[in-house]
This record gives sequence, structure tokens and C-alpha cells, in this order.
Amino acid sequence: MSADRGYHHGDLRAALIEASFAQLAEGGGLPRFSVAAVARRLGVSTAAPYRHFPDRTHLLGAVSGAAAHDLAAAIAAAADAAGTDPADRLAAAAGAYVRYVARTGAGFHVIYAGELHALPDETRRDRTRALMTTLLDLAAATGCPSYQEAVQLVEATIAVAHGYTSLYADGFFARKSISVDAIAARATTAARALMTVD
Amino acid sequence: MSADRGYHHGDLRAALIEASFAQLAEGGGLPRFSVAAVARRLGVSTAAPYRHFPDRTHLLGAVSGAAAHDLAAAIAAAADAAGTDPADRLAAAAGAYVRYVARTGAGFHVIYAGELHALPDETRRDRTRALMTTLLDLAAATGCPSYQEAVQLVEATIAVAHGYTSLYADGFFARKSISVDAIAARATTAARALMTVD
DNA sequence: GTCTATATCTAGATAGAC
DNA sequence: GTCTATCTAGATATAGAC
Repeated sequence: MSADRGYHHGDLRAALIEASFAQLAEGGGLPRFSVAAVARRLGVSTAAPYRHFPDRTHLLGAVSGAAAHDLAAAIAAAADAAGTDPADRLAAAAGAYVRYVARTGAGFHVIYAGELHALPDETRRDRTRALMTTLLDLAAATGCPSYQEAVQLVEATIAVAHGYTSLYADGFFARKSISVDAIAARATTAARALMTVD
Repeated sequence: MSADRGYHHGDLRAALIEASFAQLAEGGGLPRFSVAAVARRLGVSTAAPYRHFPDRTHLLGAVSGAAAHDLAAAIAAAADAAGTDPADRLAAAAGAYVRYVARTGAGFHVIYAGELHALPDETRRDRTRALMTTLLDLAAATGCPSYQEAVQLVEATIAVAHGYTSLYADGFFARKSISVDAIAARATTAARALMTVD
């Protein structure tokens, strides 16, 4: 990585996005996220990022879009690996979410962050919509009688996955030192239970 | 409240804790929590809080203890209001959690925050333990065959409640402007579903 | 395209006046 | 017990050198 002074990146823009994930994964969430810390992580000056992003929010927007894209792919892959039962496939999305966020730090609190709502970034909008579509398709396949119910099933699945993830990140399970895979398994089981009735 | 300069509080210590809840309720969570902002809210100098708490962490510890105490009471009340069915009683705890955190901003991410683990505050420890006992008793009453399973049922219930709450606070439901009570109802329904099998 | 240097802001925490 | 004033530290963002 050569964190020495004066190193020139080939593609600092891409490196900033990648380093932002690492920064988020270290905890503190959006409020603690700092452009300066990301720059330090790459060994460049704190001014360098502003050549590629006009401000902190635009960098976060790019991170949000990348996360939506990657998460949708991770969820689709997990669903396919889960087999053909629609309920198992949606439940697998919850597990995939836990693993993805534990690895990258970028969950729904980043992807759909309120402070990014006003951002005019079409790429990001498309990717967040595609992520939602991926989830809605999985929910619809379980036999939801209406679109409204599919939405609420997705929200419930997201809530349980995000809840486990959030508690894990906040150190709630820290004393017992439970592994990410164990938490992911519990989230999957809980999400599966949501579909046993209604 | 008389936010003018020079006002002397009768009990600034208690006022600081109460104002901290209001501060947390405005969003941003622990990372954004600032002693200076709490002082400003009460119209006192930024130095005043340090007469009552040695540092930011000790103030947060007091808030954590108060929240654990109040939340346990809110959960117990909601369980009693839910009737005699053990599953309904535990599910009601999830709804009570959503309403409590929407009102105060102090959920498990504050009560069990990792940065407070090292704090030697016996009052807080007693209250967080009592909160956990309240939840474990509700879970055990549903017929959990073992202590381990009661713990995991509590964790799942907490996860779903915290997930809804966290997404709500992060603005995930903001566009649809869903009310707190509606979110609480969904959390209750989802928690109830967790108990239909196993 | 990255650097150094800087202006402005906010926070945590302390010293000493009253 | 609270205030004013101050120190330190870290952040956002900009200006101008190379």
C-alpha cells in the first residue's frame, strides 16, 4: 500500500470508495465517518479527496450506490445458494445482509441514509431501486397476495437482519464473542419464522 | 425553562440527564452525542456539566442506567396490558421498545453501548441486568425448554424491535411518513411471528 | 492531481474568577 | 455551582504551489 508521503494513486476515486468501506467497517457509522480519516488511510493529503468529490456527501453517495449494487448481488447469490423454496430464499437474504454489513460496514443505514435523500445521483438511485426490487421479487415469490404485503414482508425481513447487525456492531454480543456466521444463522432462522404465518 | 444567561438550576444533574434524552431523540445516536450541545439546550455553559459528571462517558452511563430502568418499566406495563397469553406478552415488549426509543432516543445501542462496558457504575449494572431479567422472564413464560433458548428468543425479539426502530430513526420509512404506532404494531406482529414455531 | 498551508467550526476538558 | 476564557484536537473545505 505504500502509505508514505507523496505516493500517487492510479485511481484515487475508486480507492477512496474502497477505503470508505473499510472506514465504515471500523464502526461509528455515518456520524463518525470522516473524509480526513479516509484520506489518511490511503496515505494522501486531506485535500486530495476534494479533487474527486465536491464534498463529504457526494463521496458517501458513491459509497451508498456501490453498497446497494454489491449487496443486491450478495443477496441474489445467497438466494440461489439456498435452493428453490421461496421462503428459504428470502430468509437467506437476511443472512447475506448480516454477513455483508459485518464485512463492509455499509448497510441500510448507509444505503438509504436520510442525509443522502436530496443527492441528485442517478446511478445511486437506480442501484437502490434495484436492490429493493431484488428483495420484493423474493418476497412476492413466497406467495404474498398483494404488493403491499410483499413490501411489509421485505421490511420485516430487513428489520430483523438489520437489528441483529446493528446490535452486533454496537457490541451487544461482544461479551459472548459470537461469530458473524452464528449471527447470520440466527437472522436467517428468525427471518424464516416471519413467514410461517401470513 | 428560561434559557437566558446566568440562570441557576435547582438540580442540574437531573436536568442534564433529561436533556441528554432529548438530545439523543433528535438523532445521530451516540457518535453525535455531545456534552456541549446538552449544556446549550439547558442554557448553561459548556463547563457546567463537568461539575456533575467527570466526563462524557459518565454522563452517558447515567443516561444508560435511567433508560434501562424506564424501559424495563415500559415493557412490564405493556406486557401486563397485553393480557395473559405469554406469547402476546413478549410480543408486546417489542412494540413497547419501539415506542420508548422513538420517544427518548435511548435504545439498546445506548443502554448496552460498548464504550460503556468499562464504566464502574453499579447502579447502571443493576438496572441493565434487571432489564434483561424482565425480558428473560417473559421469554421463559412462553415455554422455552432451556435458558439458552430463552436467551436466543429474547435476542431475536430485541433484534426485530431494534431493527424497526433503527431503520425508522435513520429515515428509512421517512418518505411514506409512517407513524410510530404503526411501526410499533409491525414490530409486535413480527415478534409474535417469531414464536409460532420453536 | 496531489501537496502544503490555512480559515473556520465544533467538541472535550481544565483553570481560575465570582 | 456556575461562569468566562482557554488549550487541544479533529473535521470540512478552500487557495495556491508544484
